[in-house]
Amino acid sequence: MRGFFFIFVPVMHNFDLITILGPTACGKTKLAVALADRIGGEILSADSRQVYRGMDIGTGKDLADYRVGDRTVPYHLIDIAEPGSKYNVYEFQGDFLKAYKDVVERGAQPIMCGGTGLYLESVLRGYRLIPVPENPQLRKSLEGKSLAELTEILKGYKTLHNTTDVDTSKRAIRAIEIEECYRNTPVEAGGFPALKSLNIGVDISRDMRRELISSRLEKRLNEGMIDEVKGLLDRGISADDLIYYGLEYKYVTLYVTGQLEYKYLLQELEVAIHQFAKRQMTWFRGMERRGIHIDWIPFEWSTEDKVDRIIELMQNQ
RNA sequence: GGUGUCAUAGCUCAGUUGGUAGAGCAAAGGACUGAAAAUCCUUGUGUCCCUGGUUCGAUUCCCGGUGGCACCA
Repeated sequence: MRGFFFIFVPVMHNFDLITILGPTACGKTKLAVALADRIGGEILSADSRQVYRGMDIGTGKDLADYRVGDRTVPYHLIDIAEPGSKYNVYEFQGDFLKAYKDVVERGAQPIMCGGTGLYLESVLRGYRLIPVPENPQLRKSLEGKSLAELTEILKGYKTLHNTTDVDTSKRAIRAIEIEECYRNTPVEAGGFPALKSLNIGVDISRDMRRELISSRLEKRLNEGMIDEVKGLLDRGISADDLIYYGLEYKYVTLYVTGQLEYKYLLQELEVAIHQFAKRQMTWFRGMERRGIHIDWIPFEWSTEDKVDRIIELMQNQ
């Protein structure tokens, strides 16, 4: 493997990171792998569902895609959590930084690739996420309070954008614990390094995106997605957890547990994935508004042309 | 062929005692800092099938067409 290093084209640039993003089914992974292969890179995945082991078909892991000839492009942050567990941005940021440092130490080019807007942005804008240990005193003072009361308390700390923070008392208490910790932690603490990143987006039209999503879904169903979900359920992962994971896992679980007829499975799941892709695009536009520059490359271009363009952009700045 | 019935948003349908219309879903836009493939917010969308008649005014009533469905032959 070492013998292949001489074929890498040295690209002089001053970016700490190359980021490849785009909505689901736009071919991010393929592009990232081709780029990594060309410039000696390693891939840092930013995908909130591919972190889970055993969730392969539904998350589109396609680990075979990391193969180029007889070489495998190294990838990180995939298969690092147990299915059923609750991986989150905080853990992601920590895991990302650790993997990032390793890649740099190895003298390779870090390439972040993924479609989870929150995770991408936590790196690109360096969210300040601090470790929050349990606060027994606070927990004691919140003991016995109703969910409504806890919700009111949390509202005193921040505006609530979603209801999942206060799904259960347990979650509400944890959220308050986190906010309380921020309040008592000096601003300087817990920073994330500012990384200069070249951000590449794959620009795919709505119609094309829909077409690819639909054909890919059919393929996944034929490739054993239903068995994958059955297997996860057999391993004791709760249906509720799988439903919370969304999309493929949600709808296939509903089908397998008899809550959804097969004829509606494809129909409803397809709609849900289209809606998800739309939400991803909303996030990316929001990122641009928040000051993150993205160079969009047409989906229609060949992978080689896309890689050429990225290298050109790397050298131009 | 006869009789009845239906025809309204991209889809499924509601409604207008005659004053040109809504709901759900879909779609589009947005929010998002510890489960984010989650969660939540906002917004439209129309020759009311086509002729003609009655009427100040018809998507609504009447005649006739066209198409779907049901029953009878």
